[in-house]
Amino acid sequence: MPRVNNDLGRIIKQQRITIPLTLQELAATSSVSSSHLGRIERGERFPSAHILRRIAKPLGFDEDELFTLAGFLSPQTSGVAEEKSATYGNRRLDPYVAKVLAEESIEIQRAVIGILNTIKLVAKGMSKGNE
Amino acid sequence: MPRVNNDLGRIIKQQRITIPLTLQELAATSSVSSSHLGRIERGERFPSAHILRRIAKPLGFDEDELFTLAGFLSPQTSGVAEEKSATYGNRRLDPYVAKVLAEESIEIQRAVIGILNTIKLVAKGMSKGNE
DNA sequence: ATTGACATTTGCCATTTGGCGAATTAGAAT
DNA sequence: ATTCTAATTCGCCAAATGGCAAATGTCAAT
Repeated sequence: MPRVNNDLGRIIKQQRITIPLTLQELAATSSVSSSHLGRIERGERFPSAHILRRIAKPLGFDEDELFTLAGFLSPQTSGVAEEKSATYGNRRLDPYVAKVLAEESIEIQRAVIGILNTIKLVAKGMSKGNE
Repeated sequence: MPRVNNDLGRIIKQQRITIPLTLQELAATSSVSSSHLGRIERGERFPSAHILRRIAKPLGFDEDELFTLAGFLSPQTSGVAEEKSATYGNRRLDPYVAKVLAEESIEIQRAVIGILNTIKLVAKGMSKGNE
């Protein structure tokens, strides 16, 4: 049995105990077998993202909260869920561009992206030839 | 060869091509083997959270963004481009399209629209000649 | 102490993940 | 077409995941 330093398991168990729930009850509400849950709590198994997602709400965690605790998300990323209006990453999508594109079907929209990619590919080839 | 509906793989590949990167280059910067990355892209494997996390930044995704796309987080939890694009007129702007385009400068975005208009003009002329 | 009812842990196994190296395919440059 | 090179896919394998059922542990109430 991997003797790794196990924070996640202790946190999960702590939360389960304080609710309080038994492993079987948590298993019932989360659709994860109690044996697997037990092994996760004592650090013998590491939960996949699917499993984490299933047990988050029954334990009263926000999804991103558990993911952060599991080390899947870095702390700063989560808990924001705000502003987000038109910014993707740092850049913005020009409102006029958005409006015009939105009038096309999804297929056309995707095709446009395809064309853009092709152009960039060609451009790359040209710059490669220059070096 | 699971014939599952594979959005994630296509999105990842699309993003990789757009950057552009080869599988091997992405493998180098993400520390995930190229063969595994390839299988993920064509839906033969499903990436674990660890893998997803490793490839997020090299691909220019926010961590929670990729997790949401993978179905590990529900859309509302994270700050991803999701139906935040709402409706322009009656139609919607595909979130993925919006995201890709937003990574380009405003000039490029406008140029893309220009190309689209040109194509539509050409198409119109062709159909006119047929009638 | 013994029984009974639950809760937890363990043994075992099927399935999946992910890496390495070989084979195949795709692109360039003759 | 041919050859050379880089990129992708395939075959195989070790390790990990997660479920089921049996074993073990815990704790009341006899």
